[in-house]
Amino acid sequence: MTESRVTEPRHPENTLAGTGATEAGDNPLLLANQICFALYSATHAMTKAYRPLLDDLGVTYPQYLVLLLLWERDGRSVKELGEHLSLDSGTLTPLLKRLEGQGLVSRSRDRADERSVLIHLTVQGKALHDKAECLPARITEASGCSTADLAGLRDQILRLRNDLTAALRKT
Amino acid sequence: MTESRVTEPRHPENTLAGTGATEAGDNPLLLANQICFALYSATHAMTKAYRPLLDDLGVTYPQYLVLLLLWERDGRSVKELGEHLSLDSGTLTPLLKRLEGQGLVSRSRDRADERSVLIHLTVQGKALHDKAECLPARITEASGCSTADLAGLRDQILRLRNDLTAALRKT
DNA sequence: AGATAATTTATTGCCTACGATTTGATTGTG
DNA sequence: CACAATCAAATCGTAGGCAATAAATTATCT
Repeated sequence: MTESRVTEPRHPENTLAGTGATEAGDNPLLLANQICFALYSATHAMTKAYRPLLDDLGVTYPQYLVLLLLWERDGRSVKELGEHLSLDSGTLTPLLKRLEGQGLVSRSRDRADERSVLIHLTVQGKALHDKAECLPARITEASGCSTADLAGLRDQILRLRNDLTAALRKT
Repeated sequence: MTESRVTEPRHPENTLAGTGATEAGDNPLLLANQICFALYSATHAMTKAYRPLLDDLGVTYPQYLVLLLLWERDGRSVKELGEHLSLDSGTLTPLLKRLEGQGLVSRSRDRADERSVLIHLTVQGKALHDKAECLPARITEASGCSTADLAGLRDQILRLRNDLTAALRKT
């Protein structure tokens, strides 16, 4: 690597710097101007930040989200997990089977309603809770933001999500 | 639908309402408290909002992002597209082949550097730009927010992404 | 009660996403 | 010139994600 300095930015920053508010700042079709892309790429960055931490736990990011719910309250149905995560059974069923294969959860029919499948943490699944406790702090640290700032941003993002979901329901 | 009223909330809102700032508001492992989940679910809601609009164009969401980049500047390499979208060739190659199969782009080796594959819009690919022009406005409308609010939120999210990416680079 | 309609649940098939490896082209060095 | 190192795409295996479909339960009607 002799002169890889001025070649090209490794990762185009998509900041609004440059151009001094020419036409570019107004063009709604510009990738950098779209909030959908901001969410899309921030989610990817977040997933990447979590990956090495989750590798230690031996689970993927969506699997971690399921475990978070079960640590809050055990013995939920597939349906209920799907409502909280906005995922349907087509996504959850294979995911839960993998968690079952790792010995972290058990899947069993609800005897009161044979249509439902109930998910319970195993002893190992419960034990993983302790190892996961530090993750949010690690991510907050990596973000370089205060917890208050992150909480504010989180609430704005959730509000946007709720508005979008509500608008979709009306359609 | 006789008495399906008080059964259960259709979509748990993950707002911070309830509990009146008991222990729950502080527990960093609570799903609702995690900004990663806010991003994750907002991205999904956004994708869902775009889907019917993109169905009219006949493309998926990531395909749309690629087209946005090409509409800004045509004839980019796979590598360059991947840098902007944080995607590698393993994702882009099949995606671009599908776009090629739909007659929206062409793929050809760069004659100056045969390692690179250049992606060019076809006539139809360029024509699609006009039909896509209205999409961002439709989404803004659905979000119920002002463009200024959305721009502010977008910049905060991009800042978070940049901080996370920078932190990852150091590791 | 028995038959049919409506709702809900879980499973299939296709696309996106990523890590790891492979192949071919280019650049750097002795 | 030859060799090694580097780089870009493509390929393969695994996993997440969603639309459409199939299976099962519940509700309704005669």
